[in-house]
Amino acid sequence: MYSYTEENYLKTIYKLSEQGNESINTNSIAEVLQTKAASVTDMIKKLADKKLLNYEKYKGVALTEKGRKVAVDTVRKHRLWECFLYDKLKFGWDEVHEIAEQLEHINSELLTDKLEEFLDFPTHDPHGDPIPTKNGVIKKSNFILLCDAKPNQTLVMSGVADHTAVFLQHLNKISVVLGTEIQITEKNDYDGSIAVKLSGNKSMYFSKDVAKNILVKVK
Amino acid sequence: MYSYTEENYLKTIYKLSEQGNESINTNSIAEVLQTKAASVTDMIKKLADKKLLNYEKYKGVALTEKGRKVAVDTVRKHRLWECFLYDKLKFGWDEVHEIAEQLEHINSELLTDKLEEFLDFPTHDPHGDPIPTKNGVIKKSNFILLCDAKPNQTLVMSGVADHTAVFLQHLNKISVVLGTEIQITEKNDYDGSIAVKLSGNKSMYFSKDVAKNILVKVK
DNA sequence: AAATATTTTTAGGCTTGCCTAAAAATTGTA
DNA sequence: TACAATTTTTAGGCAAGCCTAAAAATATTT
Ligand SMILES: [Mn+2]
Ligand SMILES: [Mn+2]
Ligand SMILES: [Mn+2]
Ligand SMILES: [Mn+2]
Repeated sequence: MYSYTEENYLKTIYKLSEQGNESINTNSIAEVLQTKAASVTDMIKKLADKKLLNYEKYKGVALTEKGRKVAVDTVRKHRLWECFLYDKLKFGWDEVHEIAEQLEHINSELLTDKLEEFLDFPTHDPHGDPIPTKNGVIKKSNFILLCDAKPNQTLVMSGVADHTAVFLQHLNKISVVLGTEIQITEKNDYDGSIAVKLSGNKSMYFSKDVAKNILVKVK
Repeated sequence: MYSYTEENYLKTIYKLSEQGNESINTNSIAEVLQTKAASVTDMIKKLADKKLLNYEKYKGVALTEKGRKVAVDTVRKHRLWECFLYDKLKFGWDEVHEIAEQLEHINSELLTDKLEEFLDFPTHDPHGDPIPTKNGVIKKSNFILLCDAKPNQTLVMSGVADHTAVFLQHLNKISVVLGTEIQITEKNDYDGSIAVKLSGNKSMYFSKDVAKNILVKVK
């Protein structure tokens, strides 16, 4: 139906919209897609012709409902495939994204549905991101950053704000596993570092750089 | 590494070579790929430049070892994905090919290897076709056509010569399942039809059109 | 408000993979 | 062997997606 490239543009615009920005400008799309502004203008015109987004010269773009559907469906496929790679094929959470970038463009509604069933209808991908439903509903998580959480509450490590492989590999190194329950025991204003305790009297320390990229849920 | 289109050309040339033809001519490639001879000539030149095949004007083409590797690896991925779709996602054997045509172009050696392991190292796909090994070895099956088999031997239905969905759906309708053991009880020269018996005194009849497209192994 | 800097669009061009129409080579036939 | 039919290649062109360089519009300073 839509090309690999078109889906990537729509997904990028969708993600930029989710990050608060009302109208998306040419340069930010170019930056994410590692391409040039002139190329973005070309593609924007084509997507506008196909009613996938609204475009007014020099004013940026916004997805139409039709465009949002395509984008969310691509995100849905991406995250389901990440679950498959992680849960079934035992890839590390730092390895799944690149392969899912390819798999998300496989075009078969039946495949997506059967994959979802095979995976037992997962609600979140290996990075804690929510999986949109078949009808495009995406439950927004009430996660907060670990660096913003209060002491003396039971927190569940539930996601990451930084999806880069280097960050995820660092989390592997310091043995961070999503789903782990923690309580903040100490917050250091000086360097922003945080000490937490886990079940079984174990403790961990997070630098500010790490704490600001871990998402937790208050239990 | 190689484009979707390049892989499809190489796979097509490989399959035509397997069907006995020593040197592959332009028109037969065009027919399989549903494209025009002029387009094939264009692509052939590019593939020859990349040393994936040997080409002499007006003399047809033959894959180089390098080209054969790419083709066989694509076939390997195709058949592994068919196993996944059939065994794990419970697709019918008439549904898997189209989706595997897309999945075979996913580019990740690690993915292919992990998929193979997840599937428990299958040797044959749902249609009875052998799965090439990682190093490109493909065991050629000693299957014969049911219409050529002799009576009073135990035969195992092991594959199909016709891969079209209509044929496979017809086999579903008459309850043909690969792996079933049969013995020919009657061969009718008049219309080429064949009667067989199964375990438990059940019997089946195959028209010539069906019998000439079922592959059996002599037990 | 004018000048300057930044962003966006336009113009023109490239590659890949496809097409049609015409030319060239090969194959089949009289 | 000469003519006809078929196959293959060449020539020229198109759409998708990308590029650089230049022009136009918008935003920011002074
Ligand atoms: Mn991802
Ligand atoms: Mn993810
Ligand atoms: Mn197939
Ligand atoms: Mn098959």
